[in-house]
Amino acid sequence: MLAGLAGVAKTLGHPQRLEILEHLAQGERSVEAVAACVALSTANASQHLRLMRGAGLLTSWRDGKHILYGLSDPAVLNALAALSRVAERHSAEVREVIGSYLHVRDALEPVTRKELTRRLKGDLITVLDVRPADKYAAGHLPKAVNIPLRELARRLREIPRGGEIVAYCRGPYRVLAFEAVALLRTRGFKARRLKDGYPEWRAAGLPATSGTSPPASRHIQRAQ
Amino acid sequence: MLAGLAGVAKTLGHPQRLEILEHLAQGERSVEAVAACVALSTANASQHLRLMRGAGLLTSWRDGKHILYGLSDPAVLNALAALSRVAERHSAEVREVIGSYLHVRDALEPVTRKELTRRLKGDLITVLDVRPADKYAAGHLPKAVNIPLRELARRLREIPRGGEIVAYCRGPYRVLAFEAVALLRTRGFKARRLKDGYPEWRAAGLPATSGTSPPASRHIQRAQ
DNA sequence: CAATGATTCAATAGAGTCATTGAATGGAGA
DNA sequence: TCTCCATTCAATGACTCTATTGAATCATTG
Repeated sequence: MLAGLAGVAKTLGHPQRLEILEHLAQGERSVEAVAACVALSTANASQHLRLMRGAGLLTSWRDGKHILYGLSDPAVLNALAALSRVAERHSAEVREVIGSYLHVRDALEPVTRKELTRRLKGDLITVLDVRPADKYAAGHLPKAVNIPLRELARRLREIPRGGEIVAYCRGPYRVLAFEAVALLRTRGFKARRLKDGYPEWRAAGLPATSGTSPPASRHIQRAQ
Repeated sequence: MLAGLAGVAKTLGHPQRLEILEHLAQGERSVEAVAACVALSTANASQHLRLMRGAGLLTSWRDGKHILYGLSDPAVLNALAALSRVAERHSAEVREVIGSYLHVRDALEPVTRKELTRRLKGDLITVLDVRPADKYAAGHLPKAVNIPLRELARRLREIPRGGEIVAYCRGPYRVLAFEAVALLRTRGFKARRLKDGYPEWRAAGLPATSGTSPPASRHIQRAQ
């Protein structure tokens, strides 16, 4: 039952076979032609082709002194498309995570001070301070909860799902908030970072609070 | 590029991983729960789960002291469905071919002695004796050509295309003639089997010949 | 802060897969 | 009927994947 399905999948699990399939999707080819297309030895191409024929992906027939292979069914292309959609989305996530660490960090659309101020009044939003506890105690955004970045992974349950999270750290080009957002997103949270850090917030004359974070805080501070 | 796609496919190429996916499609589970569902050791289940998470099929998060795994994306189910459609259609074909070998053999419409006698007088027909050469020498149907089953595949060229072929062997429920007919049909011949075997033919008092087969016979004996 | 226990890591043996080589097959064309 | 050659087969070594074991990790829980 599942073995047959796994067999088909396993047959697709080889880059060169996929390449062959792409070529055959454009029309039937002889073994030799396929081998030339994908730069394989004839014997090797023959083996791949026969394997795929055995899995029901291809059919073959003779034409003169050549044996032509072709897709056995349009459903094969559907399966390929479905797989590539999964792979694509996954690799997009990978790119996003990797990128958020290295390259495209600003593509994560930071939240501006102004926007945060506005949303703090109405929306369901969690403000996350990822600085060390002492910095937090010295002063932080109103209603912010403090979870230093190093502890974030193990304290995710303290963060409410469903709402959006805005993370901030020391300044506009610091990495802590980036890392936090990347981590939270991989865990399924809706997270963004504050465009600037705490110093900028203070410099803008916006309200701030001081004091320690609620101990072993299971009580999330949440706007509204 | 294709490597990522192949990676996803390869990850799906294991029956137990597919089984795990089916379970997770019904809801998130902890590693232990998955292991119990599919009868695996915890460590082994953990490895499979992590592999699939790495391929982008699953996501995981902590809940209390358990780590829950779940499908990362509905597209995963689409891909599974597409694959199973391919596998299903293929297995249907396989069933049909296998069936002609094993189950539905009598659907191959055997030729009766009477019918063969009649057609030997007029039709373009080839009588094929697939018994070993010594049996053939001891006595065979008139105008029959002897090609033992084991040699049939490599001696197909000796059989004329265009006409119908009637194969027989030792008795009504012997497999040699079945196999011969199945083989000939896959190669594009019109082939049927004699309902009974040679003994029954003799017992019915019908004509028979004896002597060895024409050596390296390229001369096909053919009625009419 | 220590104990607990779920999960993961590490290492291993065994099985399976891949690509290459050289030889065999068997159908087509003359 | 004979020859040619596209394709397949067979066998090998390198490599990867799988399952098992036991130990390590790490977050929760009290």
